[in-house]
Amino acid sequence: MKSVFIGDVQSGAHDGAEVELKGWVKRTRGNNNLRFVVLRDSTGSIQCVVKRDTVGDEVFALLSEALIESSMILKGTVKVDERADGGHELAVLSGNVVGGVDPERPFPITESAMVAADGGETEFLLDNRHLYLRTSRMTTMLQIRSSAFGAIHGYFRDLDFVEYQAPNFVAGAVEGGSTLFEVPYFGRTAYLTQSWQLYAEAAMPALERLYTVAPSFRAEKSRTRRHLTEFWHAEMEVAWASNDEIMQHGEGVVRRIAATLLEERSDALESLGRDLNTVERYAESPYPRMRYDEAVETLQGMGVDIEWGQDLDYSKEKVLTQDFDVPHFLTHYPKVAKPFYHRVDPDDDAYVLCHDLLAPEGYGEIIGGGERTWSEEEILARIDEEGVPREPYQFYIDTRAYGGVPHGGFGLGVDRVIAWLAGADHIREVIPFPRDSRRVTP
RNA sequence: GCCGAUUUAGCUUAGCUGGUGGAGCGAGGGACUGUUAAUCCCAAGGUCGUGGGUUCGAGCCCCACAAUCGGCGCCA
Repeated sequence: MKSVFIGDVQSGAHDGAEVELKGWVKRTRGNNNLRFVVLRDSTGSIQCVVKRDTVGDEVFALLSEALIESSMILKGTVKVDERADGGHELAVLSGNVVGGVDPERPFPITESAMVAADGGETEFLLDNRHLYLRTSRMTTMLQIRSSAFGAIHGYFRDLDFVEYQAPNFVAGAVEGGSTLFEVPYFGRTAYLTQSWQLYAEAAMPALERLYTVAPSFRAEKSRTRRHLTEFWHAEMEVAWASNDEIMQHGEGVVRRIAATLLEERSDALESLGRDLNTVERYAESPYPRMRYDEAVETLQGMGVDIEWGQDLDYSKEKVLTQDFDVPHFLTHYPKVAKPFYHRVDPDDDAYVLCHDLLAPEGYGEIIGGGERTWSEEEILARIDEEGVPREPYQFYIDTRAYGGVPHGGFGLGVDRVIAWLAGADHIREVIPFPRDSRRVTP
């Protein structure tokens, strides 16, 4: 007999049929002659009814004694029954336990632990992440995550971008040097990459339109709901592109992710308590653009203490975005607030041609991007101006010596986007094994 | 790096002015033929984060340390 998925049984595909289910015990209840085994697999869960009279004493005892998360194979008849959660149940004819659970070491994640975490996380659940993954909340998050990754690849591949991989061991920083992870490297020091960008720029003259989805590493001791030390970074780079064109792609890919989640995971979003109308707004509305100067004026008008030239930290972003109901781009930051690779605005050299995309609901910055400093002369001047050493960037400077062209790109924090669209309380909730400054286990 | 908080059974927690630490869930034993976090009965489970101090007496007061959580800076 071919085994079937529980999700298909619950959707009515096997009503009245005799089927085999393979899964794990979610919960059991019942009495000495009748047991209800709630079995789950990757597609859902179903109540399985085990009657002593039907299966015999031996099988009844075996199935009754199986603890939560025991794996088993059950054969039986699919019945439509109002009393069962999901509307279907399996009248068990026979079954066996594949992998049991020792009563001395029962599955540690109990209902009380889940309730106490209130949909979020506790230290206990983080310590037992390897087991927490199989609860419905985490499974749901991982399915949403998969769809988000698929949407990113889909967006870029539909537009004939080439997926391109950069090294993870690097010699220099992209962002501030203080956030680099040092790695011993055969007697030298290497670093874990903070961004694919510099290596993407090297391939830009070859591929013109390229993207990646890869981990980036930042040794930030940040203790916030928006930060991980290892996060998934979707980055893209386009030859001949302007800041505005790059923003169109940023808006395009974020809206594509939101639309894909609505299409593929609307039940999952709802089960997490996410309002689908909100996600729909993110999928369908255009994302307004606002210059840095305008943002500063707005904030000053609200009585926020900020001077021109200051970067917008999270406390300021939060005030600025509190009335936004869709993501907004912030463009044209002062040169003094941004690193050397941002291209100076030819119309006003106090600014750079860059953008940040700020998500609403307090989820912060989800994209940072813009045009790159592309002439050799300018990049050398900007590197020296900021007191950055030239040596680690020699390959980067070199790319500009042979037919440099205007170009740009962005980096998108995939985990942040997922946390935002799923309405998660913390970025940790949307990645299977979160890494932050205090946790590298399990 | 800075600020704030927490730490009591496997998990989640209560614990009064300092006077013999209670419960729910889980796990164990038992009852029950339609349960929905099933229910009912029984029994077990604690060096109260670690180390010091005050006191006749500390889960509670004081000091140090540790782990964890939340927020900020920084960023995606």
